[in-house]
Amino acid sequence: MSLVQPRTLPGALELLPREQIAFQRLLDTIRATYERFGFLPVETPVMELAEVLLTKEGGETERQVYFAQSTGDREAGRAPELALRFDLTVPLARYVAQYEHQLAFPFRRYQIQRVYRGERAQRGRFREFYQCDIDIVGKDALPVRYDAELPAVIHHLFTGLGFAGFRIEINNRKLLRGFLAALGIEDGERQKLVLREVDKLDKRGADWLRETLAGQFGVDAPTVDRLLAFVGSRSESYGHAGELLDGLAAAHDHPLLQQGVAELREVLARLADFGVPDSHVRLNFAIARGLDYYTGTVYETVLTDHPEIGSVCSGGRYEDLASHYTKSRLPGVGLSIGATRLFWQLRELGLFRDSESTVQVLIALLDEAQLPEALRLATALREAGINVEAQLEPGKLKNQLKYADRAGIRFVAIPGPDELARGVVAVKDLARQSQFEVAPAELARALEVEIAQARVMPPAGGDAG
RNA sequence: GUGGAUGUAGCUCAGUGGUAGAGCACUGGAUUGUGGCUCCAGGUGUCGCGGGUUCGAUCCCCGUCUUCCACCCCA
Repeated sequence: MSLVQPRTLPGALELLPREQIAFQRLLDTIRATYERFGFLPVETPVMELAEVLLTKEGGETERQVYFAQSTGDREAGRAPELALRFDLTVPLARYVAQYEHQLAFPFRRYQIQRVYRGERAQRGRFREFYQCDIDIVGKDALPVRYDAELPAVIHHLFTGLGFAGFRIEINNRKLLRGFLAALGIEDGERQKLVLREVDKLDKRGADWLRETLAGQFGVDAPTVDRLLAFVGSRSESYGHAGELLDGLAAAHDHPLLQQGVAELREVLARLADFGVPDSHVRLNFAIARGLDYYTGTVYETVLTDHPEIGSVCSGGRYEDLASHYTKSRLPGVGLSIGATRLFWQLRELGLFRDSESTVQVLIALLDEAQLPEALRLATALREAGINVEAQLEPGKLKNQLKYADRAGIRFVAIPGPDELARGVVAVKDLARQSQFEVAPAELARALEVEIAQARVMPPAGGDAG
């Protein structure tokens, strides 16, 4: 019989246990931070009815959607009526519209789940990946100040994760569109196309953008110059950002641009109030983001020590989230971390090492005779809230230590015959290469102290995240 | 979906028209109860798959699949 090669589909990320633990820690931190800021948990099904998921956002999105159907439907030749979600925002829209009368507004929800995209897998680009979304959805209206809260959450989160250098970049699509209109590029479709290219500025450079705008779009040279000067500017501080916005407002009397300027001023002011230092924030007028539903503020976050990673989380403001599902007006602002990509890329850069095991103590077993005592010890430790793995088969101590070392288990309790004869148990700390002995009755207490210390003072190196 | 590359041991890769090698990893031992270091020993391959040229192909040619990169789009 020929064997089937065991493999996953391209674009799926599977981890070994110690990597999985590290990833889980990342998700735990994200979840805890979201809850700290008052967001409520929501989960939605992986599959949605296709007609719900594919409202009519249309073309590009639909090409990336996986469809699903029952065997019966497939055999009957019917079109699939189910589809896998490709983000968490569309399901949120459906959710909010569906439960509108049972939810309190502004509705603050977080959602950490996997999404699916049928695109060609590439480095750091997955077909199945985690998104960690936070959104605030208002009823009828949602003041711009909320647009400042989401970056504040990210600032708090990334600081907590120990990412030293990161920067939240902010822009506003009203400002962008107003500016283009002021330059004479007034057609909405044309604006979209121009912004799509502008968005690539940081990746491909000013010369490339100049050529594209002049060549492909036939924009005249003076206009290209003004456009490049604008989208190329970056703020260096809150004060400098204010000056840039003042200059724009004074130079262009377009209403949409004025509105964009006003919104950005408000967002920056509130960010300062949230305690986000301006070393971690800047205006970047080249950020345009997703073409369709963003209408105002847009964000991206980059790790400044590793700009090559690109954006690790992004989002923005949408004026009418659920218009396909309800006549109610539900404006919102949201932001999403691509946790799978973030983890994968940090790991590639060596910034994430394998975590210690979730197993805190391994109880070694040298001879069959000590099995009952080993199991009694394990039970006592578990009752004290310690994660314990007991060796159920006797073996060489060397191999058991090697096993603990590889598995990332820091402490090994050794109730050997010599120790038990003297009324003690040996405890070895593999990280510190030290060893001590305690009475069996004191083992749990002693390990609690050791584990607490290990938590405060991890072995040299520690985790980046 | 479009275009360009790639494929040799578990991993990273050398190599040659006469059917293959290194490092790492792995296993055992040095050490009869103490991991990471060191030393010694050991095994591993349909050279991606199918066809063609050739006395002979892992090497040359064609096809195919895979993975990677770029585009598109995005976390």
